[in-house]
Amino acid sequence: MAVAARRKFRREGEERRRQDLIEATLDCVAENGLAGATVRAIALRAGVTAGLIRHYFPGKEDLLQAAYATVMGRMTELAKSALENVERAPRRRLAAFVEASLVPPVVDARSFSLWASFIGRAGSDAALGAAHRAGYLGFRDEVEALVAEVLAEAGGRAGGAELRRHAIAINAIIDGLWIEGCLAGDMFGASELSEVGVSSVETLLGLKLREKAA
Amino acid sequence: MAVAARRKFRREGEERRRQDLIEATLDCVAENGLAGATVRAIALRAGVTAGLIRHYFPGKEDLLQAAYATVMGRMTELAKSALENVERAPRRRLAAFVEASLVPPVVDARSFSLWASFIGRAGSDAALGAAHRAGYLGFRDEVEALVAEVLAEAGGRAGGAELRRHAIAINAIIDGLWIEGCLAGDMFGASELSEVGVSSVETLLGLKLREKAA
DNA sequence: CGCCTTGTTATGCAAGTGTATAAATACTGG
DNA sequence: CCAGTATTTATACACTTGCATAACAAGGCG
Repeated sequence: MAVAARRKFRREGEERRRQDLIEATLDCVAENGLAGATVRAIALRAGVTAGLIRHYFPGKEDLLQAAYATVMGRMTELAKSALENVERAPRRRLAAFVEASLVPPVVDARSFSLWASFIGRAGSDAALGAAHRAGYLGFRDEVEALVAEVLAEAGGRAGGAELRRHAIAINAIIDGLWIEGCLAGDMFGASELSEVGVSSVETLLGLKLREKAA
Repeated sequence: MAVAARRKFRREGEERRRQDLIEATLDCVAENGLAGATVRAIALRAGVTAGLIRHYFPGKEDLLQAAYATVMGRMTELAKSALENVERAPRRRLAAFVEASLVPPVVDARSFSLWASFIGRAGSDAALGAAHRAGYLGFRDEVEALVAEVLAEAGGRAGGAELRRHAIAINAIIDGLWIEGCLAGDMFGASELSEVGVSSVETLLGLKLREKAA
């Protein structure tokens, strides 16, 4: 006869709840774009009620921002983690970074959907714009550092201008291939994009990044 | 003492009104993302009242779709038009295409904002997805055709696989540089990106695309 | 001029939005 | 085992959204 039994719930740790909410937000955005990320949809997915969101975030905007930061951080982290389990020879490191950026899980339709959705509003929303810029420059700097190592090792007196040009081009080719893979992954072989990526970088630098097991 | 004078208006031609509404929609999307493209905001910008939209489009969704098609068409048209006013030497044509894709008005924050906003929903909206795919493949095929001409002229027995790899890489570098330019145009010199683009393509192909005025 | 078509405005509505607030319950320390 | 706290639910509210409909007037035709 309980007319409207109040919902049972568990108290989760603060960090856990925040993370769950962010994850739910990402799911919603990936599936239906930013328009699909309503507080109610997010809460439903996170298994809580809408009001709880405002208990952990000052407003929905802040949740979106945190979610975006998570996406960017996760992607660069993925690419960087490819560096840690590899020999410290600069060329190998660069090759590993490029390859890791061009195969799953970095190349992934969901990730792209998230990226595109957020970046679409990064132009008009100052907070999202700042989050984007930070993440983007992080990736860009990583590329530049790796290229610098390679050029230094190659001995050539690599002027700053030369380094800059190479970094811009290599960064561009990674981005471009990443987009191609995410948007039309079915048009490429499993390792085709990473192969094109690494060998293109080799050509651009005029160096071999991986020894041939000749 | 007219309590609430009814607004004066003019009857415009059907095609003119449709185009005005589409243009207003693009302005709204570019400025505030898809979220900013409400029927009222669009109507305000178009200088009409909201109800009129439904007189020309079955629903808001149809208006958005028409607007997206307009964007895609306009961009490919811009890139192709760079080919028509140039000599027919294949290398020059490829160079012109690459360069045109990497300077304004193709490189433009507004265009990028539109592209990103729409593509963010191209994943979940079937109609927008199809429209995008068509436009994207159109660009991609254009690149491949140009590269094919260049390779053919260079004489080398360019196998299909070789052509494919080159097209993928060159397309990627154009896309990547385009994004870099749109997102952070202020970080690059006026012609820096197009310079990097053309010379990178030259390196990738192992050919000079432009004669030096030595 | 006066009517008639239809492009256009004005108004209204139900659904959905983010947010504010109060009530309730799960856990913690005693 | 009991009180206190703060996480969580529930409800309400003001506002916006897309859409429907009715009133209106602009321009063409007799």
